[in-house]
Amino acid sequence: MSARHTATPDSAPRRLGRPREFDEDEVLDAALDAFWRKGFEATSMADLIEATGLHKGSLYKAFGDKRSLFLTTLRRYLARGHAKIEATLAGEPTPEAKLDAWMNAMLGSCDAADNRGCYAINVEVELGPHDPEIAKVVGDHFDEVRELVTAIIAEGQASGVFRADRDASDLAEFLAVFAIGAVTRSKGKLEATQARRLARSAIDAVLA
Amino acid sequence: MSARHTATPDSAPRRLGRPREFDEDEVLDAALDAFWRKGFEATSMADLIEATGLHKGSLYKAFGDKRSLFLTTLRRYLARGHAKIEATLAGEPTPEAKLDAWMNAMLGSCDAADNRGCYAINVEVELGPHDPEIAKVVGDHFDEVRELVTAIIAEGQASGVFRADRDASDLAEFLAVFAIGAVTRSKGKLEATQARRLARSAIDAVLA
DNA sequence: TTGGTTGTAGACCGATTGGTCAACTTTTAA
DNA sequence: TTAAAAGTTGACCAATCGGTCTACAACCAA
Repeated sequence: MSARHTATPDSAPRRLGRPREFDEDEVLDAALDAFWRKGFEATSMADLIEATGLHKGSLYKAFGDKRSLFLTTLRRYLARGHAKIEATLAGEPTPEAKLDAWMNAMLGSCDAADNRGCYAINVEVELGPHDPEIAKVVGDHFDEVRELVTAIIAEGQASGVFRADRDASDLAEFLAVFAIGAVTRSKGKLEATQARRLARSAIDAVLA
Repeated sequence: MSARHTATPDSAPRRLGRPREFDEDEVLDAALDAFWRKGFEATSMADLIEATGLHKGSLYKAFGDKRSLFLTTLRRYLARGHAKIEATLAGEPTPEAKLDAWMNAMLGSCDAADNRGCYAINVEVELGPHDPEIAKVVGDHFDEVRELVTAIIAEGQASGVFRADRDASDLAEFLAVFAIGAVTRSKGKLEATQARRLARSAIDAVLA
């Protein structure tokens, strides 16, 4: 409607009031890290305050209550995972290479030194059955990933490098199930090197 | 040392003092059910009191603190699982049939109407990375199961029905990883029927 | 009958939980 | 210069947490 009074471009979107003294990205990463290591229930607000360095009031004003902060970290993790997968796939030329690269990226969660596994899986296991909203967030993410993999497999089926006697979506789900199992098992005794060795068998089962 | 004064045989091991008014098996099953549904942290003593019908004093006197009761339910679940596997395998004649039966038994956790999954996996995911004692209990169980499966596969390799170009222990771990992934995924959208269909692909990958 | 032992019942405890709030500070807009 | 807006700080809150303890009841052996 009315014109701006100043000639200042939108490049500096200074907000009203006192500016924040913290970096939102750093704080969210710290909170994500805390939730990832200990889970939702076992992470107290005191833990989050210590992890982020913020005071209680600032945390609540900026991110709402514990569950809201948790959901923010969850969406953040899933968005990063999605971006990482897209970037990984974009760098590979063939369906076989894409599949290998995707599986290798999935198994990256097996490398964590503290056995923290995959945040999304941890959340699904802890909260999925009780919390429909969280279950939907994680479930939709898994659906997206599986569709990406399904497309890769369908492409490979068309070119004859992947077996065509089974649905592409079933083969994608098969590989996803394997990856989820490997990451879950890596929270215990499964070593990343063995996980990657077993992954070869899983992918071999998809080849024509 | 000293001889018994009464001629009563050991058949009736009446204990000293006031007898318990509850059935220990029922109470442990109720506690197991509560922990299984909600996880360790999210299950409060109030939940356990409601689930078992016992009063606080009785619960603590009979089973110790929350963690101790939890460990008792965990060992109970694992012992039952082990017994179920042994019984399942005993009824099958060939290595192929044993493997099918084992996998089918594993995927029984996918059938739970409330998506509660497998107690052992849930516990490993929630507590494994932080609690060495619990991690060992669950880890040892997985080791035992994997050894059973390894023996089956080695037998099948010897008779030529399973592929021999990979270690039996790797093939066993491969199948275990798949089963764990399927059960984990069943806490979300994976249906039991699809899980069993995918399991065919997993077992096919082991056949010669 | 009495003393020892175990189980039941529930009041009670300090600590911790997630969450709110008021006083104060720092910024921008008028 | 002043008012509104947003952020910071930490005291404060009721509720819940896991756990203890005392009074009492029910059983056995002596």
